Amino acid sequence: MTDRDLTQADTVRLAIEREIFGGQLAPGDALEEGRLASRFGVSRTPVREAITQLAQAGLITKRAHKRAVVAQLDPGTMLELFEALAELEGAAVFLSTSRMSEAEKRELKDIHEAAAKNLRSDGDPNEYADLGFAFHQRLVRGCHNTALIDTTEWLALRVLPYRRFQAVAPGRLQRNQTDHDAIISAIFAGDAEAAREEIRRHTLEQGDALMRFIALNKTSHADFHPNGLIKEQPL
Amino acid sequence: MTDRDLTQADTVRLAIEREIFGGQLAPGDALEEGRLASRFGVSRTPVREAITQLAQAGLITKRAHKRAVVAQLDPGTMLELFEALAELEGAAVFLSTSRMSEAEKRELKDIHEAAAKNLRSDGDPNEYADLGFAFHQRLVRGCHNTALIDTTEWLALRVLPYRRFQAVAPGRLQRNQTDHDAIISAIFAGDAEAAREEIRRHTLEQGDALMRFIALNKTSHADFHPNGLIKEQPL
DNA sequence: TTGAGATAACTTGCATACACTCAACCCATC
DNA sequence: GATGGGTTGAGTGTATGCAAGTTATCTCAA
Repeated sequence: MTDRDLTQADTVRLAIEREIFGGQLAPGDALEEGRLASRFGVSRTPVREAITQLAQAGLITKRAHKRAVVAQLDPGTMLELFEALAELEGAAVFLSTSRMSEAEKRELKDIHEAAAKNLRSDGDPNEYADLGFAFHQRLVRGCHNTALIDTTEWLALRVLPYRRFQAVAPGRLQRNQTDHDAIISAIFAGDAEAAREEIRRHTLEQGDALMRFIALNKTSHADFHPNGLIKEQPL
Repeated sequence: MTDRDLTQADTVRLAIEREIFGGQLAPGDALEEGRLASRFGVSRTPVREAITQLAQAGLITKRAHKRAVVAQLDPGTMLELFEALAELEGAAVFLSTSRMSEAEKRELKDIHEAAAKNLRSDGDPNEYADLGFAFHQRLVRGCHNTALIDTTEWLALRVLPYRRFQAVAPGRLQRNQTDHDAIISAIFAGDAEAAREEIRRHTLEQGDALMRFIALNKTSHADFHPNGLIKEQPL
């Protein structure tokens, strides 16, 4: 919708997005137009516009005459999101298997092997997380269908503020790597149906693991706050 | 986002949506804030808000300092949309097969049989189209995953302004009914994988048929206008 | 002390005014 | 006749003011 020539509304929207994904704004936090306006040094008008866009994107919830609130995901909704994401990634990978170029497959394998190396050498977990993100992204983009890619990545974005916790579960990383192994194998074998099943199961289990982790560590609402959690459970 | 207590922005948005889906506003038509404002008897502010929401939903495209335009789908994008939709519907139906209640299956079958009856008796094609829409909707909603349902229906909405032409292709209706037959059979047999494949193929072919129809009938840009087409090719 | 109703403070929704952008047009220049 | 730079007008982006709705506080009776 906007590329070059960013309007102030766009700037504000991007800033708020970053804060949501970064965890500075936690699910449930209220967004008040006036404060945001003075914080960003603009009037309420572009702030309202940004909020409207974010609400439409599902990142925040808004009802008439009430304050906008960063979207709160109850466990049920979160499970649904992961299930939907699993299906979408499955669909994308199903297509990717036959559509990825040799170069794309090569790149995917490179990422996968870099992640393996990181894991063996006990490298930076944040780097591993980034590699995992890149892996999924290449996988999905391999389907070469912009509509499907956008839809999938949009869903992935919605659970991203929560997804950052998953790596803390013990043994999760190794399991993650094994799953990716299986996906790579299926793709290189040209078995689209197997690739679909592998990534479906993989993403579903990610969701389950995350849910369990949150359930186990949930003592008060504050624990849901990304920053709080990160501090309590450093990688 | 809003339910009771509609704000003016909501009213305007709904009105524009209706005009797009109804064909009064065709892909490519420009939306000028000032005119819309005076047409609806409100100021530009709520109109802008409505346009922002519609742009975020992908129904219209908007770039900074330029007029908003009803989203124009080039053939390539449209094919991609149909392919993505086919995959999403496939995923949803895959889940629906094991999740639909007996009552839901019953309802689905009722709709299907009503459509068959309409077809046999040469009934109102618009009614048949509505039944087809309801059929797909029940099918998708049977998966009981709100995220997946919303995503799928959102995609379906994007191609809806174009989809209305498909029924005009000769023999298309009968083929449609046969496809639905196969889907119903797979679901009642509990064969999720078969149900997925049936609806995937079905929706893909709908897209193909639509593309062919548009390509055949496209002599000038005006033919793209829903109203124009409807007039030229009465059902 | 507690709870319901009134009231004040705050926040959102909308209208209006103005600034800025962009495209088309015009006219001078080559 | 083609080209380029200013000009103008239509249209969008933003600021601000006000009305209406919501939330918090306070008051007073039970």
